[in-house]
Amino acid sequence: MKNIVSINQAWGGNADCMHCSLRSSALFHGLTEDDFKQFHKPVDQLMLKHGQVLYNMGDAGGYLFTVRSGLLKLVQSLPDGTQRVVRLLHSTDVLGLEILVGDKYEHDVVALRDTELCRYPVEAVNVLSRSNPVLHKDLMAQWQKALTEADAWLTHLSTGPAKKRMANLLLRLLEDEETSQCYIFNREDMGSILSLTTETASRAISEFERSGLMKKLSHNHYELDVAGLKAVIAD
Amino acid sequence: MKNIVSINQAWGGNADCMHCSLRSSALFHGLTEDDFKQFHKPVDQLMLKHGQVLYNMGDAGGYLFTVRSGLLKLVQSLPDGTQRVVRLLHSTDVLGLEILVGDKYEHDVVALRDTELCRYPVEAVNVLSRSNPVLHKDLMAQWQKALTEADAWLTHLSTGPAKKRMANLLLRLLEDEETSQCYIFNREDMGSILSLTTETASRAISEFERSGLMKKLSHNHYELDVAGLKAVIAD
DNA sequence: ATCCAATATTGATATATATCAATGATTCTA
DNA sequence: TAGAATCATTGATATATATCAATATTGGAT
Repeated sequence: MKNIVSINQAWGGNADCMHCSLRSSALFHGLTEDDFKQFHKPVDQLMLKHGQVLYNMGDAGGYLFTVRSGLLKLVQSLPDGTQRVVRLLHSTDVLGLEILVGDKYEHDVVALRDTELCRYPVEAVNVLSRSNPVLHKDLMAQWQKALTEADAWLTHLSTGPAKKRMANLLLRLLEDEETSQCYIFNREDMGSILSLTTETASRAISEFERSGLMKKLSHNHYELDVAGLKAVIAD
Repeated sequence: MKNIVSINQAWGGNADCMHCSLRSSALFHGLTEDDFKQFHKPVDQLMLKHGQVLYNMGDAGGYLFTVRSGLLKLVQSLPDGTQRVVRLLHSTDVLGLEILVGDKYEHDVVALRDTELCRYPVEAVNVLSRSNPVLHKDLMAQWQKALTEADAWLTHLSTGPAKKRMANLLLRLLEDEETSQCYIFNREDMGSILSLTTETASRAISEFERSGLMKKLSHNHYELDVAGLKAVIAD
């Protein structure tokens, strides 16, 4: 179960699931060595560079993925060509679940940063999910996580004035509670997440900077005034 | 497996799952008579009147539900007290899935019309989902359905100008393709679905009526100009 | 049938965001 | 390192929606 895979300019590494550093939090932590032997296709590890596409909506796909590191956006396109980011995925998130019950991916997936993924053949996951109760429950938990996240986007990121939405987004992007630091991305993507124009997203961030609610550390890297941003939301 | 249940003023009827009229499209169509015998608590049938609450966010719950008839709204409350409708559920939809992986319901659920439901003890569903591959797959399909729906709300009902959103909502409320008829509900709820004020929702509907895109048949019952509404969306 | 309470509609105005346009900053490339 | 291209910021204005307020309509109760 080792392989090297290339997607466009992406390169892949070896996937040794039993000794995966993410295993305790990953989708397959409930599988035994025997279970892994049931994978008749290899589990591959992929790397995407910032901006690269993993798959497009409507693609027929035979794989599920978990994010090892980095950040991806799930995008849905509207008939008029505008795009809406419906979810962000980061370490330990699973994507492509829809392929367990259908045959096509439902989003465009694009890397917002350099991103590492593991890729699993869907047939193996389907078989194992029937025999392994832990995986079965983990899959349900992943589905529920995605659903909870989608609901949160509706209530927190798509409702209310621009600055509240932006404050909610920034707090979600916090890397860890300790440092109050976060990495953001370009204004167009932030607007597409919040259903705002690029300019309105830019103005919100500029005003936060001017009022000291966020301090620039380096490109796209900021320190947040967490309490202050929470006050913006509560106001 | 028969019981009569009362929720507030709701009354319940008998649940005979093997001979359920919805069985072919319901969650449990893959279960055998033996499977049903594993339900150690009864499957109950509930009726909610318009406006009644099924459960609240944070309630500890031991049940999953399927909608037999009627319409329910799933509501999330924001810290500031405003409410957002995140999904509508109608015949054959399943709710309370989150209870399979957690112990609390994640929404308020309120009947928008008189509604009939079946109620299933979660332990039985959990046990059967491990032994019955059809149910196992159906659960995943229901989860994916909810997720697809949540994504569609983000892209079609929370993005773009008020009239486009309203047109999208109306077309979703079409009862069947033939008649072009739909039942709508009060402007506050429609606004809460679309993240608009009551007044803006009202204005959109008034303008659709004036321009002949919808014709009132009776209270909350309209005939839609489907092509015209699609043109509003495409425009 | 009549009245009442709730809901819907409509108008006037304020406010927020989109749009259009110009400038400034940053990253990438040669 | 300079120049080009991309991206971010800012300003001016237009537009859409929210807000506040008044009136009309409706469904339900008596």
